[in-house]
Amino acid sequence: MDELDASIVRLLQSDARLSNRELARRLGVAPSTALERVRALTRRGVIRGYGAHVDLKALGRHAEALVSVQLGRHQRSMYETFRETVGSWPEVVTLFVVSGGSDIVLHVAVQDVEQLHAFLVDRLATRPEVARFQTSMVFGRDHNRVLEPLDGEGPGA
Amino acid sequence: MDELDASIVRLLQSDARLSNRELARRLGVAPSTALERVRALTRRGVIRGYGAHVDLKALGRHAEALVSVQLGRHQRSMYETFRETVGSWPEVVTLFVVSGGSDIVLHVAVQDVEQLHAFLVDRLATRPEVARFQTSMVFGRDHNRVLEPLDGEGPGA
DNA sequence: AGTGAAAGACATTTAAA
DNA sequence: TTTAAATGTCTTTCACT
Repeated sequence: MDELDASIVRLLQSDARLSNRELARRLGVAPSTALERVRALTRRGVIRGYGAHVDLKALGRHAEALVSVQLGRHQRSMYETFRETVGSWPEVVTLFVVSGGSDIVLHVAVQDVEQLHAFLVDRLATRPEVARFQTSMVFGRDHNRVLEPLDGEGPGA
Repeated sequence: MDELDASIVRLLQSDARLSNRELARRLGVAPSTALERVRALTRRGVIRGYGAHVDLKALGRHAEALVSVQLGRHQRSMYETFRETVGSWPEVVTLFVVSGGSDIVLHVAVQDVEQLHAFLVDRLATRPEVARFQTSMVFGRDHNRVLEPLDGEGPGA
């Protein structure tokens, strides 16, 4: 992960559709070099994929919430089932596995407040693993879509 | 937002680097049609950009947390300053503006637990707007990177 | 709104340093 | 690892439906 790799990762985070030619031009290297670097980063799992960022409201999702969930005392396998099931529900944008006051935090985005209530009552509350949950409405959200590498001890690492 | 648009949005969320030709082939339309649809979706703000998904650990970020922040009684302008400043700190992946027990929830990702503590004590706690905060370690995370449109009343909307 | 053909731009491979 | 050249594919425009 040298400076060239760091630049590639930065540029592709901010625009995944950059042509390889343009990427190479901005890096000051040959296109084939850029191509090989991108492939290596992908092979090493640094770059995990490319996605379009879509406006949630344009998808008809006008209500967002963070839901802190406490699970009951169950076996690990039940936690994993919960995570896999709930994490792939279409209403769930992100599922966080956390410690502290809660076990799971869900970021959900649905059509409106009514649908949010329906989600909480009909879908979440009926899961046998759920003991309690607490909901915070989300009124705004800022994503840092370009994340820089953080080094342990200076730029030499 | 007809079914063709919905398919485009789905396909580009799952792979932003799909060639326009391949996109058109999967949609069953001509490349020029696919191109115009994608441009219209971009113009209308449905597609907001394209990004590479990068492994946080590959960026040297091995510790993640959700930090619930309560702000003091300040003017709106100070809240906005806080949001803009903190939301663009490199440690912050996402900033949520919420209601309920807290005013702000931060998803932060840093090198290790030591750096997390330093972030909380040296950077967050020293902000004048911050009254209290509470930290939950994040041990796992599942993103739903392909979000479908949710319709109010059936597929006809 | 959708299409097909044409021109130019591009990705990708290869051989070599 | 990086490069330049070459091939085949792709994006994009435009006249037409």
